[in-house]
Amino acid sequence: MAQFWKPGTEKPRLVDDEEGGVLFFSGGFSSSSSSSGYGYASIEKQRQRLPVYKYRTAILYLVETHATTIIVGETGSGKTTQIPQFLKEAGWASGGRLIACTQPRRLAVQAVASRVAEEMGVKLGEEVGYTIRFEDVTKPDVTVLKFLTDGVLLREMMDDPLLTKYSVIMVDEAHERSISTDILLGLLKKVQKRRPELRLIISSATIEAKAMSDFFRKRKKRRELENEENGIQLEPAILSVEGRGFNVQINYVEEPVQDYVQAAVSTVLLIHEREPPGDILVFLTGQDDIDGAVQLIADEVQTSKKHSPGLVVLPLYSGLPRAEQELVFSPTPRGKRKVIISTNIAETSLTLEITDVENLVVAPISKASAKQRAGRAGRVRPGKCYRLYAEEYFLNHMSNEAIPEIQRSNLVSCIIHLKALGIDNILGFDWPASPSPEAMIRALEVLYSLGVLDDDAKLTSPTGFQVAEIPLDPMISKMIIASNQFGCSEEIITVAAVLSIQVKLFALSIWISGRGIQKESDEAKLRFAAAEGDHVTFLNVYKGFLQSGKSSQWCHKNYVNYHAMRKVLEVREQLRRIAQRIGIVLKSCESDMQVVRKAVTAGFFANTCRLEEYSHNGMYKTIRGSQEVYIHPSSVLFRVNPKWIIYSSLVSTDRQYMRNVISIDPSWLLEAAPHFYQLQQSNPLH
DNA sequence: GAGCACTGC
Repeated sequence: MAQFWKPGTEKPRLVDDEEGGVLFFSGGFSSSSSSSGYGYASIEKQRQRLPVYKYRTAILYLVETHATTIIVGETGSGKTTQIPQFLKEAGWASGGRLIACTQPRRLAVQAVASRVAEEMGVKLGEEVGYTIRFEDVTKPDVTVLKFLTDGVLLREMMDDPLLTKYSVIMVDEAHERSISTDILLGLLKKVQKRRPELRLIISSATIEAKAMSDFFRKRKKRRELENEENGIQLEPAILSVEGRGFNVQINYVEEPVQDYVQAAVSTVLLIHEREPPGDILVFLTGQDDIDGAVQLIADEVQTSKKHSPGLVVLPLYSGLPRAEQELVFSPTPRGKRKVIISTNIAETSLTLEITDVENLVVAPISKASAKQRAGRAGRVRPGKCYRLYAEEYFLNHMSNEAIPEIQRSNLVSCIIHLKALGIDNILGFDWPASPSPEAMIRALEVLYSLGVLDDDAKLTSPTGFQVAEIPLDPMISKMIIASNQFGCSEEIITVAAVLSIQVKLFALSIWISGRGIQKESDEAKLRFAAAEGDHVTFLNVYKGFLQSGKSSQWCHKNYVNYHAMRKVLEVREQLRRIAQRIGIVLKSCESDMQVVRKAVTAGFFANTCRLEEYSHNGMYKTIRGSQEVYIHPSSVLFRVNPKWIIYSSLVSTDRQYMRNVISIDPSWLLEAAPHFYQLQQSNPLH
């Protein structure tokens, strides 16, 4: 067996940080190599080669002696797969306790869990398991290492607010600052006060470590001081673990560039001319610029002989058909140089298996993001990065990190979540990054108008508790609950599933779109278009999909996104189960679309708009706030312009566009939300 | 007549 630090033995060598109290590990802590069992020798060898391995003793020491340990590590250090195993080996999973490791993404949860199961030589779902939405691969009383999304852990807190079965919770990728990670961190800090024996490990990129440490550093109250005497430090420890990335040489332009597309193209050609073989990855802002740059390079290659025939230029953005996206993964032909011109889809989502990527960055992103992009060039060997802005700009004008999601999003879902967990004082909640009080008050108002919160800002019964049970935007949840009284729950659950998969912009639209197939896809859409609006159109598509036997050919023929429809089926199935659990009777209204529209109104009444009289360009005004809005051209009601409509989301580009629009009768509003519309006397509902 | 990215419950 390998040797671990154990309480009571001599403590590892650690150095105090000059900033006071924060511990930094000094490095060089190679644990005395010891023989492991022959059976797992090769896996054990692989594990020992990971950079994190030599910090094993230090990590276990810090976790033993500190309530919170912050691990700073680059990708490739092995922290995600190894630390949970170290903890288990050191006994943190004994006596029926569990070790949890959270990830922001489902895919990562599955990948890490199966890797760890493999390393430990156990079957996935036994000792090592994972839980993500729709999938629980754990076994009670057997699973001791549990990987899960942070969203799932938040849901678990609704049943067990103190997370009593866990001895250690590792929050991985905390620097990504997703909403659920931020809520989780805020709640875990609270849990720690009630459960001093609980240990937290926060894994974060360098740039965020100090902020995390400040967040978890807390005032020492009397009871906490007693714990300190018991040997648990409340001051968070910080440990840096090096990664395995390669060096990336950074170049800046000397003067700001005028036309960055042109500058990117020139840089590509210059690299091609002067640099040794190696592929190039270019980041531009959007589809138009990318298509433009691809064209410019093609033109240049045609007119100037010196660049041909060496360049293979490939665009990459989400709107591109899947087959064309996949071209970027194909190996570069011998003697050629691949140039991928991409949106920031290539920043994190994809791992490009290409050799020696050169990389250029444009647009005012954060320093953290610039670093991430540069890192793409150093995955397999040293690389170079050309930034099309001056170093002075990088140093003095770019923000350190992107604004945390929680400070730029709608807080409605998040507040209801906290309410359901019994956090009454929302305004006083201790966030790693506080949203503005205005945003929180706005969200509280929406929840009040939905009848989810009462006059004392407490969850109403049953509506408030029912809405909290449904893992969707509260407006959608309210619509589902209302469908019960209208006898159209089957239809509304379908609508809810469609709305919830196409969160923002075009990501997972049920329609296939893109260049070149515009006309065909528009015509296909007309076959399903309903005069009532997009929601009813969705029902027509869903019906057709079911009648085809859920066929992918049918989807292909009708320009419907098969992948999105599978997702709709999955979400729909979960929603049906939840609906039944909270007492909603599953019932179809057959062809009565008026009740469907009434149910939509019950959830989305706050998004009502009226067509401006004498408007020639389809201008609407919102009833709440008189904001100028237009129907999005992707809607079936575009240019139809009914007088009264409700939208389910707003996209702002050059104008405010309403996506997913349905026509309504204004008299339904008083029925759906009398308290809301009684106050709107300046907007007569006729 | 419009689309930078898309996670999670």
